[in-house]
Amino acid sequence: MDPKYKPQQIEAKIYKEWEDRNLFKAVVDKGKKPFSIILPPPNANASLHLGHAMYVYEDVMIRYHRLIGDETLWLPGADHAGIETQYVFEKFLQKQGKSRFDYDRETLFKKIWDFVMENRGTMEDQLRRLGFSLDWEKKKFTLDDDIVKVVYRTFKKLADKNLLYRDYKLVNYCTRCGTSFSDLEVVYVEREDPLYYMKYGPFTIATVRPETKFRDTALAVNPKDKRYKKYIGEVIEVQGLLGPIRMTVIPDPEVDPKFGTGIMKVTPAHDPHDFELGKKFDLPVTPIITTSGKMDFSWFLNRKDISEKYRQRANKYHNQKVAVARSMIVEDLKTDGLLIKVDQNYTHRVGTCYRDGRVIEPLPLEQWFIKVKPLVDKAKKLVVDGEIKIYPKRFKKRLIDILDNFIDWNISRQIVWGIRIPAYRCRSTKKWFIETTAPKYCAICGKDDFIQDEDTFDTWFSSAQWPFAVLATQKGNNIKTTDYNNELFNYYYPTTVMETGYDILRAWVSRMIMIGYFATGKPPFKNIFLHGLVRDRFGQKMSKSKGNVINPMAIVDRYGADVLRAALVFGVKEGGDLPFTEDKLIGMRNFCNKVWNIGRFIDMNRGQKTKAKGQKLEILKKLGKEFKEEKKKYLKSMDGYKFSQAFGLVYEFVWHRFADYYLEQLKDDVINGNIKALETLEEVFLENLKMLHPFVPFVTEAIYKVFEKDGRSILQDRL
RNA sequence: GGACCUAUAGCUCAAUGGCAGAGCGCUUCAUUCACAUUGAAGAGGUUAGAGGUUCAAAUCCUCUUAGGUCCACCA
Repeated sequence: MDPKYKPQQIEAKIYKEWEDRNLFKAVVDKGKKPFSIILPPPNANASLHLGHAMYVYEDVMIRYHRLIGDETLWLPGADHAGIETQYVFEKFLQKQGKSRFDYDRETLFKKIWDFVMENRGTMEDQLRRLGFSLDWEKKKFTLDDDIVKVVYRTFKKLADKNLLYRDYKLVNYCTRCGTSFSDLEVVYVEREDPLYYMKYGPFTIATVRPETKFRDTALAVNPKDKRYKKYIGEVIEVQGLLGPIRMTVIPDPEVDPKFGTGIMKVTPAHDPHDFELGKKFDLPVTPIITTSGKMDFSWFLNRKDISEKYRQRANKYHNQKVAVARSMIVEDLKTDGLLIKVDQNYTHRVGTCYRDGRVIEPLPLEQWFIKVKPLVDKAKKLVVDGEIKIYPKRFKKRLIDILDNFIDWNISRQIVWGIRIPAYRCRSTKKWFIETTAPKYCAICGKDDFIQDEDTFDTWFSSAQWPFAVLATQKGNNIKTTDYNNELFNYYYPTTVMETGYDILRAWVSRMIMIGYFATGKPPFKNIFLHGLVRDRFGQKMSKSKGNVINPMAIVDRYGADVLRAALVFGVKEGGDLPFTEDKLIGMRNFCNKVWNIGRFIDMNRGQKTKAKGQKLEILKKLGKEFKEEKKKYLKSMDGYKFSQAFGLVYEFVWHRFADYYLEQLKDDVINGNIKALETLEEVFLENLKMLHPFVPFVTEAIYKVFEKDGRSILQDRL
């Protein structure tokens, strides 16, 4: 053995051996307890970031359960990551001077598919380099045909159970991305915008969006506001830039009398609150902004009774981008004497696209929505009753809170890269029908005159089905059955643990519970284990814009996977964020080297067969006793999901008790050929190697190989 | 506005009612012995502050201060 542990020379080789010998392969063994984890599928198209290395906690669990004799399954996969990937691809197109509009739907999809397939291997190789004991034979992709079938079935089932509806509602629309988003994907940012006070008939109103005023359909006041009470129910005529408009004054307790002038203009087509108000008072929804983010005055220009002045104005605004039109309109308001004052320092929060930071435009669109109430109720019951347990416990409250506040889920996305929604519209009746396989005839009228919805599913809609979908679609499984009844599925589902970052509790975990239970009648997992976020050494979140991102592969190159893994576990509180420092890496490197050298010392002295002298039986007994206690504590910590504690325990024992004390005490004896002492040390050491194995698999396997002459892997041994 | 988290050694963090600890850094010493990516010894703490419960509190409760996160949402 080398005096130094050199991970670069052995890691790849060891991983290949594990794979070649099928040591990660999961089977159905009724004599054993199943233990299963589905890997949260990384984006197929992107490299891993440091956060992905946190999946080490899953590997720790899987390897530990294998060591204590369970039958384990860790199933890998890849996510098509809808808008994320399409966005990256569009940037790639941009570099070639092209855009998504240069291709038809099929070509664009095919191009993104090829792009993704080219990059997909990178992510998978990186998972291997981290030493993850994934069952690669079973890997799945969210766009695999059979996964798509499962997703279609769930969609149909939602429709059959009346949990799906199509509605004309305000959605969060990004005019650059060209798609709507669910409300979870809107990022609110604080901004300073001018607040315009404009004359509105007998009133003055304050607004940041003067450009939508043309399609206001009412004015709202607080019913308790004495100033305006008398106007409620009256129809007011307002002189606008395009002539007079008539609108009713309606009561709305949400209006803050202290804001602006206490009067709010109501634009149902472009404001979520106004939209709801509009519903209540039966106001028309009259859009003036298109999905490409431009003003649309065609409703006005089509009129015949308008004066030339107004026509010119409308023509000027028509087809302009919102921001451009706004300044034109403000100018014209000044000209007409309708602008009273401007508050330049008004701060408010604006919804932006989480993807590219553009302002989200609330637009009325027809979309598919899931009625979440019944799903949420079931999910909540599973969590409250403890059928699904959460570690750390404090997230239970958070999850229940999330479930309590879910609103109906918009699952339609107007992008190409995704699973196309299997909904079809009859051309003659305009009615919709849903089929899980491409229909030949219209389910409404029986003719073949129908068209498929152009939209694709929200990525999270397919991700929400991941745990049962990947098990239902394994080779040899018949997914046509309606109850997902097959051997592998029955054995491993519900999966044992869902391990992921707490930051996607809402977007993913809660939805998996809702949809998983709905589709299978069982929770998708029995336990949730949440890890924290990796931060930089100043405690800052890592992000590309801050330039503080760390490439996990660079760490693996320099220190080896074990060191990276250990650094992400050692001294970390469960579910807590952790700063990532070079010091920690050095400490873990030193530890790996220490373990290596303990092995080296024992190995060097194994050949000696001289007879025992100077036996220190009491010390050996003490060592045995201390080890027994250590192991007991270790097992307890591991079973209680206290992985960091367990690792720390072994770290302390191996280095500061075993090496610093026992080995030092027995060193002379061992060198002089005390076989009994050597044997005891070897025995305790090998047990500790196994206990360390889940955390630092490579170095422990490398040492184990030196001692296991028949070529068994440490993975084949039991704790 | 609602909820949650954090505050412990110089720095980064553990410690789940029972002797306040680790890593890195610092001081002194030892040794080239499996490991200098080493070993031994040591300095460094009123556990943010105040009050309470308890035989016993970093830990449980209340309040205060400071920092952070998530959600709701501002026409």
